[in-house]
Amino acid sequence: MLDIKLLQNNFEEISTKLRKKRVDETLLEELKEISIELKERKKILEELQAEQNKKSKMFGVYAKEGKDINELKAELSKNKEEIAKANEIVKELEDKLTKIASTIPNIPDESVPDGEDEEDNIELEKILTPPSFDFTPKEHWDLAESNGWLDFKRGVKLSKSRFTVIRHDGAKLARALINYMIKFNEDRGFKEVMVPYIANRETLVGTGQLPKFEDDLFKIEDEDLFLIPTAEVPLTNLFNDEILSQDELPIKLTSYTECFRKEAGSAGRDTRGMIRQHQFSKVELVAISEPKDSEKVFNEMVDCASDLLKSLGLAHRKVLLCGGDLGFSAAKTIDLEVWLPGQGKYREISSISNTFDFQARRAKIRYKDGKKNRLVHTLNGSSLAVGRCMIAIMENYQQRDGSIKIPKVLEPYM
RNA sequence: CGGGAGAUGGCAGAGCGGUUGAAUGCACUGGUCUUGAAAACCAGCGAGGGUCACACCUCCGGGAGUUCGAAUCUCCCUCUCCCGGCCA
Repeated sequence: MLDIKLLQNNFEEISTKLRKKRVDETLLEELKEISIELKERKKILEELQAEQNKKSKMFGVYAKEGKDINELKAELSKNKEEIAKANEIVKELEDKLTKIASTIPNIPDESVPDGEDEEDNIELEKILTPPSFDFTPKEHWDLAESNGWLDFKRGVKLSKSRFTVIRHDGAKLARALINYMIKFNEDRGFKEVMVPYIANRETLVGTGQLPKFEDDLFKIEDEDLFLIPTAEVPLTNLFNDEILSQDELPIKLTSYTECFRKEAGSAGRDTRGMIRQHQFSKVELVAISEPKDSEKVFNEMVDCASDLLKSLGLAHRKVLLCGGDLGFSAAKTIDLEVWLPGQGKYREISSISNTFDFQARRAKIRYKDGKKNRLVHTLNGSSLAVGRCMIAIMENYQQRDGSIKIPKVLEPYM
């Protein structure tokens, strides 16, 4: 959630920054006006309430002294009606305010470059050189089928398109990757957690998926529950409405979950193979930190994911997302894109974001700073998406005969 | 899914419809005492909004209602616990 006070006081600055995210400026203008009116109306209401409270207390005194209370009663009846009226106005304004405010994305950090879409993202660094082949490398769907690792047809039969069955050594590799990643993350101070895959509305609002992006989520029929689109949702909301003590920060967590996304709006993209699925495995990193440390923790997370790829021998690059490509909750995001020889392209395999206090404000996650309660910063990032990592291994470790070598570090986990 | 009990501050646990945002205990923080610690004693100690700071407003699971006044009364919802059914 946007800091409304910040918007009131620094309107020009905030709206300029939000232009990077293509936020309708009239909406911001409206938000500001509502918030100012709300403040005034609230003051009126509170004054009426104060009077009501004060005079109501007199009843006890009057009763003791045996005084007549009828006049007082009539006065308060009237006041009560005014309170009801004032209250209605305030509630209406509050509703409007939260409705608008909850759909406004986070403000991009200063370091975020201007830009429309992924074309304008900035490559920060290349790690490892892509392997060369003395034959034409295949795409992962060919390799997966010839090795019997993936069964696309039967996945569709069981559910629908964008669902896949993973088999044999493919399934083993997936499990190995999960265990390897978690171990890797634990060695860097991230504690493992297992969480529910189904979350309620409040939880999804806390991290920003709701109310705006309900169409992207699988909803449980007749329940106000949703399948999680990422472990970020339950992990961050572990601390929903909590006040953490300073010395337990930063909290660093890692978790393997399945993720579920409707992929509404991506019709026709990556329909072949396993790049874009409705269900996929992912090992996630989440951190809760003091504001002053979040940049440092952010870099740790980027390094953690990048070093993990490096340890698997996978060439990749770090990309700083431009304003137009930033997600709703993110103030700053670095993507890791892995080299896929079959496609001859770098493709996203990890995305690490710092949301600053945006999610913390929504989810009411605070910490005690001396006597004051302050909002924490929340960060999240894929350790790696398991499916895409498998694709990368298939394509990068393919042999002339179509077989696939397993990276050395994974052998103990197979 | 059926039957019963309950939901109050970090925890435990009081609370007659009237100056109760809430007794008490524990925990915690500061102080006195002590060589130091413990004990004892004194003081402070929920959250959100508001204010330069006060004042003031809201919050006793959530929502609606009765009342001049609700933690206390009524209705609905949610959750928790116990018993039974089902089950990894």
